[in-house]
Amino acid sequence: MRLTTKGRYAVTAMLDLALNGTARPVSLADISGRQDISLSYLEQLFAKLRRNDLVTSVRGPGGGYRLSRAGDEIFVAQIIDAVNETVDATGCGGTADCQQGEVCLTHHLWCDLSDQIHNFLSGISLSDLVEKREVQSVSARQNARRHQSATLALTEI
Amino acid sequence: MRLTTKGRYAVTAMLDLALNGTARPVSLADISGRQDISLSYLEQLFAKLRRNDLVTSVRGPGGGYRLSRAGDEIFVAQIIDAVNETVDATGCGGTADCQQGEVCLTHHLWCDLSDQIHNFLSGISLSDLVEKREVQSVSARQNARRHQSATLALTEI
DNA sequence: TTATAGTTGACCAAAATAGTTGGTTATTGC
DNA sequence: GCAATAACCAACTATTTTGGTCAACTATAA
Repeated sequence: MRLTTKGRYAVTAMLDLALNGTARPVSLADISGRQDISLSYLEQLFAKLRRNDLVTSVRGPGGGYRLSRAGDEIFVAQIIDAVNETVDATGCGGTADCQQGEVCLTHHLWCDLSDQIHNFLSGISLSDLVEKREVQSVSARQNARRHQSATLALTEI
Repeated sequence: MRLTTKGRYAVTAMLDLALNGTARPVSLADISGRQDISLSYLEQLFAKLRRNDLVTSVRGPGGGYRLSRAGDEIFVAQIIDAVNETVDATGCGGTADCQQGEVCLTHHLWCDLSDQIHNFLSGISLSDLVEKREVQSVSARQNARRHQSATLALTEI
């Protein structure tokens, strides 16, 4: 699980699709204009998104991309995994070249954490993010409950 | 909030410290040997960790690094922020060059998500990860409760 | 049949990541 | 005091990723 600007671009573009793609397909040129991402870079990203069945394409005039399914069935983790594509064995893939006890130990702990982040993002859909638009200015309560809820999630998962 | 191998190295090294640094300071050479991270790269990472008051150093023979405070007071988000160091305005820093409504919209949604990930990792301490070692093979229940708890965390925060 | 828009692949520059080399300084034990 | 240890520091190199360009396609609607 990696989290870079590449993934951010992909999520942003998919959010744009979710917001603007209800009636007709959205062209990459439109997304490029609205989100200020270069057209050719979007092409690369959408090739991967399409290979991962997150979007469908329509060629020709009036064509573009649509979400392959409803926004509440597309999760942030799927988008990020699609464009990163290195399913990445985090060094040694569990089976591989772990030397001795101590190595595998911290290594295993990191995998745990990585899984938790992945699970967290697997629970956030495009629809969740779009709906969040309506909820405004709750940042004060955010800080107050931050530590409590995060710890809760850790032990609950 | 970025999540790359650099941050993983830092968290792994700090976990190593938490596990092995109870009695005496731990040298970077030891960590390098156990975790298979190059010594000079560790030096760069620990320079940043020290500048951010996450570790203290002891020079000379028998020297090395210690956690600057108890493991339950050091959080994963702090470690990752320390080594990434680009506090990064995620394109436009809220104030900056957002053009029109639509741009700021998805941009804002991404910032929300980024904050949530940060909050999530701000709630996980080194101690949490070390203690997790004792909890084994709960992966079956994990999958069953995944979506439920992640959604909970999203709305609760 | 022409303009639109996706599809593919080769290529490139800049940045970040990862590691190297070669020192210096502080501290400990002999 | 003197060696050994290990943090500290800076410059330099190699590799990978990021972000982008270009050119040549193919499908399709008007």
